[in-house]
Amino acid sequence: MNERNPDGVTTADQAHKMNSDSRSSKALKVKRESGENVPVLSDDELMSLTVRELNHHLRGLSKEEVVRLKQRRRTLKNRGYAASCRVKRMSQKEALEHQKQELQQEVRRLSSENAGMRQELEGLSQRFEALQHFARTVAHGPVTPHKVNTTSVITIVKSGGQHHS
Amino acid sequence: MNERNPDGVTTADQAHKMNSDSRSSKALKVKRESGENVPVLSDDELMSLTVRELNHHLRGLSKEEVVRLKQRRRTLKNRGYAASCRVKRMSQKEALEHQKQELQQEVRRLSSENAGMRQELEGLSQRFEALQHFARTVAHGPVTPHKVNTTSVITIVKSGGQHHS
DNA sequence: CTGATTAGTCAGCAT
DNA sequence: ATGCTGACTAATCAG
Repeated sequence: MNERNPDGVTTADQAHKMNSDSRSSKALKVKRESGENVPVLSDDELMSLTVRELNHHLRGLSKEEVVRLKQRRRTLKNRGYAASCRVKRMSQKEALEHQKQELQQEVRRLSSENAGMRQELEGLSQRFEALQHFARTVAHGPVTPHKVNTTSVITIVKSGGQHHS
Repeated sequence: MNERNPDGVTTADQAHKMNSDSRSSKALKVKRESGENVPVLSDDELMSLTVRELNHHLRGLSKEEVVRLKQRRRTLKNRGYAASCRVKRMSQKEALEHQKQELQQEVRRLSSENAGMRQELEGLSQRFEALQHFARTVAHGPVTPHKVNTTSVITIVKSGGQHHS
C-alpha cells in the first residue's frame, strides 16, 4: 500500500509521548550548521533518508554509533508502521459500519416497496374477483342481467372506458 | 517509560519480554512448601490476589519492595487488560461482519420476494384488463354476446368457479 | 531490507 | 485502585 514515503505514513502523532528521542534534554541544539561533526540527525530526517543517503551520513562514525543510528531509524519507521496499522484498522471498521447502514437502508427501501406492492396486489385481486363474479353472472344467466352486482363492479367496468366504438 | 539518552545507554531493566520466567531468575522457587519463606509470588498469583490478600503477603517487606511488587501487579494486570481489549476489538469486528452478512441475505430475500410480487402483479393486471374488456363488451352490447373475445377471458371466467348459487 | 502485524508496556482517562 | 484504550517498541512474519 504505502511505499517509502517520508511522512506519508501520516506522521501521525506522537505529540504527547515525548517522542523524539530525548536528545532534547541537553543536545537540543543539534544543528548541522556546525560543519563539524553531525553525529545526529533529526528523527524526520533519519526516517526519510534512503539507505544510500543514510550511508553518506554514516561515514566516519564508529561501528557502535552506526548500529545505534540504524536501530533508531528502524524504530522510527516502526512507529510509523504502527500508526498506519491503527489507521487502517479504524478505516476498515468505519467502512464496515457504513456498509451496514447502507444495507439497513436498502432493507427498509425494499420492505416499503414490498408492502406497497402487497397492498396493490390485494386491491387488484379484490377488484378482479368482483369483476369475475360479475362476468360469471352475465355469462351464465343473461336472463337476469339486473340486480346483478354492486357499485364496485359498475365502477370497474366503467373505469376501463377508453375506447368504445 | 524509558528515556534513552542519545549517548547514554538506557536503564538495564529491560527484562520485559520474557516475563514468564524472567521472574524465575530470582523467584524461581515459588513453592510454598519449600521450608523457606515465600518472599515472592508467581505472576498469576500476584495478579489475581485481592488487595487485602496482597497486603497480607506484603508484611515485612521494605517499602521499596512493596512498591516494586505493586507496580509489577499493575503491569501484569495491564497485560490482561490489553489482551481483553484486543479480543473485544476482534469480537466487535466479527459481529459487524456477521450483521453485514445477515443484512445481505435479507436484501436478497426481499429482492426475490419483490420480483415475484411484481410478476404476480403484472399477470393479474393483464388478466384483469382482459376480463374488463370482456365485461365492457357484454355490458354495452349484449346484443352480440358471441365472438366477443379470446380464450384467455373464457379461461378467466371459468377459473373463478368457486361459489355459484 | 521494507512494511505490516502481534503482544507487551506505559500514559492517561474514566469509574 | 481498577479497567480500558491509544500510542510506542520489539519481535516476528511476509514479500
